[in-house]
Amino acid sequence: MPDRKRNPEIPIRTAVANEDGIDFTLIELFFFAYRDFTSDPDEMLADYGFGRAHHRVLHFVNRRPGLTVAELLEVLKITKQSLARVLKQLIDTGHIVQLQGPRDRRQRELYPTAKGRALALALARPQSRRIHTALQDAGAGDRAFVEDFLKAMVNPELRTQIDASPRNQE
Amino acid sequence: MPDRKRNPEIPIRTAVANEDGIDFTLIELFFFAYRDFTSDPDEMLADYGFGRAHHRVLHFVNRRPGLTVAELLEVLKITKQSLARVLKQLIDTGHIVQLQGPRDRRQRELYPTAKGRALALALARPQSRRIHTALQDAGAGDRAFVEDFLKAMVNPELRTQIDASPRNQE
DNA sequence: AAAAATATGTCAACAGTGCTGACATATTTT
DNA sequence: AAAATATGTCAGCACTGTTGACATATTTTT
Repeated sequence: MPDRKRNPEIPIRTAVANEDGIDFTLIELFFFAYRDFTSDPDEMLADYGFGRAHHRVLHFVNRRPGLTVAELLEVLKITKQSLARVLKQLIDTGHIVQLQGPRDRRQRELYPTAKGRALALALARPQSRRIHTALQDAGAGDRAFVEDFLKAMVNPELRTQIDASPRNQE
Repeated sequence: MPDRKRNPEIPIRTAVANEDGIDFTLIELFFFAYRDFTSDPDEMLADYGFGRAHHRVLHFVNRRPGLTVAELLEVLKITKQSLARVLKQLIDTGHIVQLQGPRDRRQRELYPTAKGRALALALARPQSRRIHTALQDAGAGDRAFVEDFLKAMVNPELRTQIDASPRNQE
């Protein structure tokens, strides 16, 4: 065994590549892919003084108009204090409006305005284009498989939420 | 047209679903999938007082042992000031060691220690398991297509970097 | 009707990770 | 000898997440 007193830190010079059958290639690709996937809207958001968090809120309010604050927190898995900052900005800038819940007046239903809808579409456009191009560039295989794969990557208990969004069926 | 004086913010009540042929379903799934994909290591890292940034550094140092600080910055696309904080912690905790570059003594080659290798493997394990399970659960389609798709999602000019990592060929 | 629970909002402090700008040191290149 | 390069470091800032505490309005329970 190595002399830890003299060589407390022995450098490992071999690259990790398949130990224990771990798929480092896909792990790494997922990181690169997601980073570039978010880079397009990130740049656009900077012009508005918004960040990625604003994008997420805007996205889900457009996908599920009328969802309550509590529902939005549940989908995003963040705290209300985190949401408050970005939601306030989106309301102040006229991208989102709040309506008092019809049944329960404590609730605040969130809706996009025309401005908010337009921004959501503008942000999604380059992302959708990237996905579409990638599907074409990738070899044999179809969009349905990617959808199934990504859905299977999500924690089972959250897959119900996914189905709460309107389908993209054609 | 609406009276903007009285109704400055008209809520849109229809969900966005396919406007302009935008694939909101995959956009949304990519968000959920990546969030859950990173959640397993995130929890483990908390025990070490580390964050996601530490994971990335550890991953690439294990994938490309001996890479220099400049190369690491290039792969991660962050500034040296951002890297400095997390790299210092990984070195101080004995997960990574620096060796003076053999040709250029200004350079610092980064290597994982046995401890660093072990942690990298431990962090990758649940991620790889999730990918593997998802591939099985997803319908007809194979791993190669997912790899091709993810690679095609990455900015073209960065695909060279990807090939710098050892392949996962079996 | 009063009490408890719920939905939301807000204030304050803090952590992690990114940024820019400025400057220092060692080493290599010109 | 001078300039360029690789790395390190200090300081301050932004964004987005956290916890804890407390306030208000409304609904539900007792």
